[in-house]
Amino acid sequence: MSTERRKPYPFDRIEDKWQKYWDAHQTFHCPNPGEKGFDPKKPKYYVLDMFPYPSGAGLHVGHPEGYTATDILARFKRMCGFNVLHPMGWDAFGLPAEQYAIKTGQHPSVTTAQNIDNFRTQLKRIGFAYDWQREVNTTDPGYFRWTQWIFLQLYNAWFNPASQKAEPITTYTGADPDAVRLAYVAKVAVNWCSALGTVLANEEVVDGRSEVGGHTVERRPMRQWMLRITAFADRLINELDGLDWPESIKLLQRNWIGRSEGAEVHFKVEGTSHSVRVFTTRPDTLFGATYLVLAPEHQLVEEITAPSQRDSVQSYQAACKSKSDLERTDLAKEKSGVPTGAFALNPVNGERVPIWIADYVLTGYGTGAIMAVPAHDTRDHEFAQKFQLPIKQVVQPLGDEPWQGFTGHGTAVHSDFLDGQPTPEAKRQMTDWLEERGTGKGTVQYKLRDWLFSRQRYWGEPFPIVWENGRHHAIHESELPLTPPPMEDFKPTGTPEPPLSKAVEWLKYSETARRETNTMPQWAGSCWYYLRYCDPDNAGRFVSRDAERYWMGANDASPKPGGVDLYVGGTEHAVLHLLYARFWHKVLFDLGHVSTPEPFQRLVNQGIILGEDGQKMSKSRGNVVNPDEVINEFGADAFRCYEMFMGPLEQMKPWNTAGVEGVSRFLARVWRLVMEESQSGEWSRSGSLKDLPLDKAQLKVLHSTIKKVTEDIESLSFNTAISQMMIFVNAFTGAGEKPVGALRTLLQLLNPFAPHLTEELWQIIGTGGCVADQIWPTFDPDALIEDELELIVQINGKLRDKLTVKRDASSQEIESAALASPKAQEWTAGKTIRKVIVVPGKLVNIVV
RNA sequence: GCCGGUGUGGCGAAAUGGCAGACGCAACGGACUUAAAAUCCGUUGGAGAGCAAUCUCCGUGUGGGUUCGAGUCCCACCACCGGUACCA
Repeated sequence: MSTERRKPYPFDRIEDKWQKYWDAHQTFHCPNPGEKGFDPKKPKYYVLDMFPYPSGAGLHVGHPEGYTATDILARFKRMCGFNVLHPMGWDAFGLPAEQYAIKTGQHPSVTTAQNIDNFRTQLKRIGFAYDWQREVNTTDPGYFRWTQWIFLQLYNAWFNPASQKAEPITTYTGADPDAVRLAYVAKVAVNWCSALGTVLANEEVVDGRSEVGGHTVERRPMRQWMLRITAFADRLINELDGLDWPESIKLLQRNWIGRSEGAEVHFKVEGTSHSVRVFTTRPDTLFGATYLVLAPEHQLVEEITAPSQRDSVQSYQAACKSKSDLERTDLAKEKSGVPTGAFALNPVNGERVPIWIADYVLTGYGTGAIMAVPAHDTRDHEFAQKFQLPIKQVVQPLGDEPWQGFTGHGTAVHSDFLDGQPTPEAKRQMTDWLEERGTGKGTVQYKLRDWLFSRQRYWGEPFPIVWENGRHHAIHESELPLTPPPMEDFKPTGTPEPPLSKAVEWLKYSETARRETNTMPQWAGSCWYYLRYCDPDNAGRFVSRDAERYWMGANDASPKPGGVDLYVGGTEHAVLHLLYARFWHKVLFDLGHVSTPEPFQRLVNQGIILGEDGQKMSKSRGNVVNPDEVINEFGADAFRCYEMFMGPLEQMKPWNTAGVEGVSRFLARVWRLVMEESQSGEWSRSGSLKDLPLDKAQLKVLHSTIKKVTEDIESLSFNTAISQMMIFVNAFTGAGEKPVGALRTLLQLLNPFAPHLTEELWQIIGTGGCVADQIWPTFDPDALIEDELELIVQINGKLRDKLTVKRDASSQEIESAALASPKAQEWTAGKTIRKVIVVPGKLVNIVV
């Protein structure tokens, strides 16, 4: 005997049935231009999900939130007559698979394949209308050969500052092309994680620990592959303007790139031929510079340190070096530093200022040296107070704030030729003054660093690079894909030597050349997958020109950059993935390989789903909701609808199982509008369905539902679209005889949300074919107009009465009717009516 | 610290400057049933008045402002969440 509770409608049977049907008929396959079945008359719509990393844990309820939103839009656009590209794939290279492999001894390709199968099965159970013929997998040699090919494009290109574009390296006329390539090798201080046996990008380090696993990370100089993303910093900022992205995400990217305008100022070191270059955003405060600070790692420290200070400088340097990044941030509050004993000369007034070293100056930003203006910089102020360095006012605040520690804009004072100038003007004048004398110049600095692109891992794309006589060169395109060697032992070596260095045979490219042993980071494959979906099986090009132009092109004659029409995913990719992908896309665009300057026209972030306790879902809290269990109990349609009904897509919101039940009840009511159950529990077409004309009230409900659902899907307000359909169902549930025509329309409107249920019911009461293939209904504005309107009557803005008037009543008629209403009489008795405001169709406000 | 977001019933939430709380959950009452589940029909922001239908007052984080009218616009503040952090 089954303890399973009775299902409100037989979703288990029908969902499986329609999933098989869609698979067998390839209902959602959309051919490319030129292919059989392609309809060139239709406009295109490219709706994209952030593809998942197929982890061993399987899908969680966060994934299907965004996926359901895009699925509804894809199905809707399809019914509206678009050619819809709606694909799914796997971002399958990466650290977790490799670590799992090391733990279990199973090859990562095996576990990856298993995880992908599991994810695919789970996604299919939710009934997504993906074109599965376009599935991509970043670990497939047919895919990553093109990831490697794109790397070669980067390697063989440089950024021409004159054209502000990437160009083939052959247009570079300088002596050393290796110095300007977009992919280059550099010895840089990197985040080395010995526990993971790899270096990490800055973005992968959180609070001095690895984002994956939380292991400690130390800075080490190592030879690494870098991508010159900084060359594109300005374009990556400026070209955000044309994108339909949330402003908050644009801001996040702008802040990450961190552009600041300022000036470089040269300070001569007294008694030497050296000079210290500093970067400042406030050249107007140069007269207030009372000391200089170099980063402890600064190259000049060694040469300028006075003999008397040598010991203290060296021990301070050593102390800094041993501090991990974690400690450095922890100790951020307390300033520390030591004087070098050297002095510099302020170029603007010849004043002698001491040179210090301190770890609050970072080696990686600007010039690694600053001029300290303690009066008008919080950090310098703190430092100067601690070490009793002079504090000299040079800016007068406009208000009555104290000048000490004032960092805002004001008027220059005690600054000779700048006196009386407002800050922006003073900046300009000082920069000009410096440039005229050759002791400085206006410059721009960015927080963005070049992208550290190599990893010491096995489970990633090998570089298409070989080393010969200490120099690197690219292998030929025809040698791609370069597959990783089959290895039994792919454990980290425990040293910075990558695991591939153990593949002796594979390493040997020729008698004199050895292969590069680093691999690419996980970001590589996800930087261009949206392009591969356009033409996933192309063996001759990463994407055909025609397919790229069609799917990625701008819609009609709009001035927008074009690209993917809608991209939905989590905020966690706001900077990294979205910045990297834009960078690659711009390189491909400059080199003529793609037709648009930006990859993603419209971006929407789904909010995260919290556990039932309102806390972030996590295994340790035990509040994780498993989609499979929800689907087993309530069905995929209820799961989809609930995820959309919870609240606005972009908002963070807690899961509530009782809410799923409510949505499930709604779907069951739809089912019972069409079906009735016999004594023996068999479902059949309801006898109360009739071919009836609708009465006025029903017409109004029907057409306002069409209107609202259509508009709400366009604006991604799925929660209110579902509410409206509930109102429809509530209105028709009471009817004794049910008009079948109106129910057909409901099935069409509901289809993108609950595709299985609606297909099944369409088979019973529809007009043939699939609902998914029907044309989206349009509403009749006349059906929404009532003969009589109910207006509200306000006295001084407070609701006092209601009034029913003819639709075409004039303002005068409405006004006199309102004044005559008993309530208005009562409230205005004995008072002078000062004003009457009539808003036609809405209200009358009487002011007394 | 800085940047961003959010504050509305018991809960998830709705509301082009115009009836605050649609829709759903939960709760309560009723119908059906031997009973329960399911289903269907109702009630449900708070306080007060009335036998009653109904009426009055209060109410969208706090305090001001604009307006005939503010959850919505403006100013100041508070709380929570997220991001970021010595970026000169």
